Amino acid sequence: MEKLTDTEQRILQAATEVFLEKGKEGARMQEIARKAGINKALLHYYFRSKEQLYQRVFNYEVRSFFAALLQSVPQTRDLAQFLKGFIDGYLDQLAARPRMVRFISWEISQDMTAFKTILKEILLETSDSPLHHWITILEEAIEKEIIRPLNIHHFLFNLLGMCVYPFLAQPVIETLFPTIRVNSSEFLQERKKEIFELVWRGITKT
Amino acid sequence: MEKLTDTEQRILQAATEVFLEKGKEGARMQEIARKAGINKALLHYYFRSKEQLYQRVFNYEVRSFFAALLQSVPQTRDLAQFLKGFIDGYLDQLAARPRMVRFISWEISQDMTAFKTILKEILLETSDSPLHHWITILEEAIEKEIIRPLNIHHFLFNLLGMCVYPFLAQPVIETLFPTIRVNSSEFLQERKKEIFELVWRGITKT
DNA sequence: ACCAAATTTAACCATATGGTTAAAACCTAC
DNA sequence: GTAGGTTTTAACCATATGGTTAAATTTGGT
Repeated sequence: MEKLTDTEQRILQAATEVFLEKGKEGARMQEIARKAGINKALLHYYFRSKEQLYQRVFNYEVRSFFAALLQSVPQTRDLAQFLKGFIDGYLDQLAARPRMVRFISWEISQDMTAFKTILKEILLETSDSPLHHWITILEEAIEKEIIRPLNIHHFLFNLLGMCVYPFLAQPVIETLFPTIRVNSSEFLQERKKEIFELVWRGITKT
Repeated sequence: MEKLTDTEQRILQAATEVFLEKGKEGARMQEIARKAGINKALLHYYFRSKEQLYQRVFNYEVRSFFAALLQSVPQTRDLAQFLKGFIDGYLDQLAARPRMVRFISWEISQDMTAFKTILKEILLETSDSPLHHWITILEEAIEKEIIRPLNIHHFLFNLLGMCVYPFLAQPVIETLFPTIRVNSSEFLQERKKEIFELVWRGITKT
């Protein structure tokens, strides 16, 4: 872990904000400089080019996004606790970075190469225990007939979709239902409860 | 409905492809011209500026996206048929335009003004019967104790999230699970089945 | 065949933006 | 305080891109 000067940190902070908001193409070096309280040339002094600065930010953000996902997988062997813990944890992680889903979903589709490299690294670095735990705990629950048989992949996509949706559709939701504030803690609490209830009743044997 | 010349149609077709793929900022007039088989100046002859061309495309795409959503709401009063019909219909609509969710989710967050105007128009034009039907059919089912009490908004977000997710996370999914092809018809079929099962068991009274 | 209108093109322009450079300001150790 | 390195800045450059223009070509009616 290299140590960063104060200026470098301010630049990275500003760059992250701008890139997450506007994307790679939409971001302006000028704006990043302004936000960091320095001028444009200094940006190139520290980070040679927009490309390099972007890669740095992208790399870091993608890593922490997937780290957050993996960290949200609890250790419990109790399925109800496991699911509740995952939903709570992942939603909290998403709420802490409301723009991240949208950014990653858009930017990855623009250039898959960088993303693929990073993902491979992550899978090598991280012990795959969280993902493995996810699969085993569900397979086990099916075998023990605690839950009905289901496609584990699709179940994962279902869960992730429900968690992620409000952050992607925020403008639509808040325009259509003006009383809803997607980033409010009430909404987050409701969400946790409603997702868990649907999922739990949806998979347990009757 | 104004009639469009062949060239105008080719331009709009090309512009749609490029804008959906690259976004407003990332799109290049040059590329649109090339795809349409004409040169750059002709673009400006027909559609004064990039902004105007973009607005035209954005307007049309947003409208058809929400039209697709509303069209997917079936008329049935039978709840199971209603939900099954909606899931099937909406997933088919999404599969027909796999890039659209991502485009709209990204571009709307870039500039809400255009979107808000369009949405107001849509809500005025369209009889709100589909949305109204959605609410009444669910309230009725709760009242008749066919399903458990639930928050209708969150239930909608849950359903939409599950439908939409694969199209947003496509690169991630296909990298993580190389056997899955998000756009394949098998995957689509599985998806329809798994979403409905989860939802149906998740809301019906035991 | 011919004219006028519509269509198409190549060449050019203005501006925005990423990037460079050389000099000024600013530390810090002696 | 001053020499030497580091940090910061203003001014400038090159290129990409949106946009314009005037001329050429095609089209369609008579």
